[in-house]
Amino acid sequence: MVVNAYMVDGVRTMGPMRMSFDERLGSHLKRVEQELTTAKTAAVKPAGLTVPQYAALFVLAEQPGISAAELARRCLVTPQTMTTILRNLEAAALIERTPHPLHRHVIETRPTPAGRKALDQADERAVSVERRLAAAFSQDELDTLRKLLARVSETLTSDPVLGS
Amino acid sequence: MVVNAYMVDGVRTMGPMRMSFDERLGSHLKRVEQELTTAKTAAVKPAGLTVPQYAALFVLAEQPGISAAELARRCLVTPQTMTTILRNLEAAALIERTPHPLHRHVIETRPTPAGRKALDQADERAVSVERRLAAAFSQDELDTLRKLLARVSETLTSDPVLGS
DNA sequence: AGAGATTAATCAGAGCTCTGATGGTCGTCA
DNA sequence: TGACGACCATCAGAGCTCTGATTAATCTCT
Repeated sequence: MVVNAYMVDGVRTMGPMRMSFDERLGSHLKRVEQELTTAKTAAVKPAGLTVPQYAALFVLAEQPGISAAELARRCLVTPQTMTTILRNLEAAALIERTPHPLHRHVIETRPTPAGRKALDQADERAVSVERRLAAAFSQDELDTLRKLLARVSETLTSDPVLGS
Repeated sequence: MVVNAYMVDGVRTMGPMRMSFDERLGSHLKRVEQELTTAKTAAVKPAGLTVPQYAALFVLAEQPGISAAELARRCLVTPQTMTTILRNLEAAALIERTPHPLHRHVIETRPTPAGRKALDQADERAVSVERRLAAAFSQDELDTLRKLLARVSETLTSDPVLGS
């Protein structure tokens, strides 16, 4: 237990009784996602990549020449965000961008050899994080967790009041 | 199924067989967390708040006078990030910051009446998101989900290779 | 062929988030 | 008392993320 020498105020004021953070599914999801991001960030960092850059390279390695818009959809980010990510990848010479031979307004993006190398390096460590994580659960538990998460997703995206 | 009129390249190149995104727990967690963030962002927006601002105000309402450092810990962000959030809240006159009477290097932060009002407004809608979400599950399922998420968290933070 | 819808790319701007670095304040202990 | 360590606050810089808006190319349908 940390005793904070500068603790300044423990007084509670009367007010509306709110739902505590701990009751909220969102808190737990946020914490877990953040911890996972931290672990993955550390995993891909030796390869000189960020997590979003790793995700983009991953998709690019399987589908070289894909458009930035399509890449954004696969990586679950907006096209504007993908533009930012690609700008940094291109500056690091990990991808190449060339106009599409037929559709002039489409730009094809491909990983460079250096990009593939960085991806391989990052992927090995990222997968090891996933494997260690999965090893903490039985197959049944993993299935259950996936199903429950899928239900959360459905609830959020189908409810007209909540999601899209 | 969306047919992309601009689909540019479906050719797959041979390469290392990687773990697919769908197999990765991280993908599911990321997607769900992102959807939840989207829903919460929409929920607190009418109150003129962002999700991090809402979280900060929430803690501040329960513990007015808390230091920025302590606030950062409760909100699971770094002190630097909290500085950014507080700067925006102060600019919007939703919080007040005054030097601590005893410890000159500590600054006490408190919500203004406008801040409390915005919080109340945001909280109502944020809680409704949580309630609708929870309503999609039985009590048993919620417990299971929480336990599984807790195990993910433990695995990530206790494993010396992964977390801290 | 032309109008309108759709898609791609990207700029602008705001906000959150991190790491790294700095300077100041306070408590502890030799 | 003075050195040291812990902690607070915050600047600097990089990167990701979103919404909103613009420009251009392509497709579809009349």
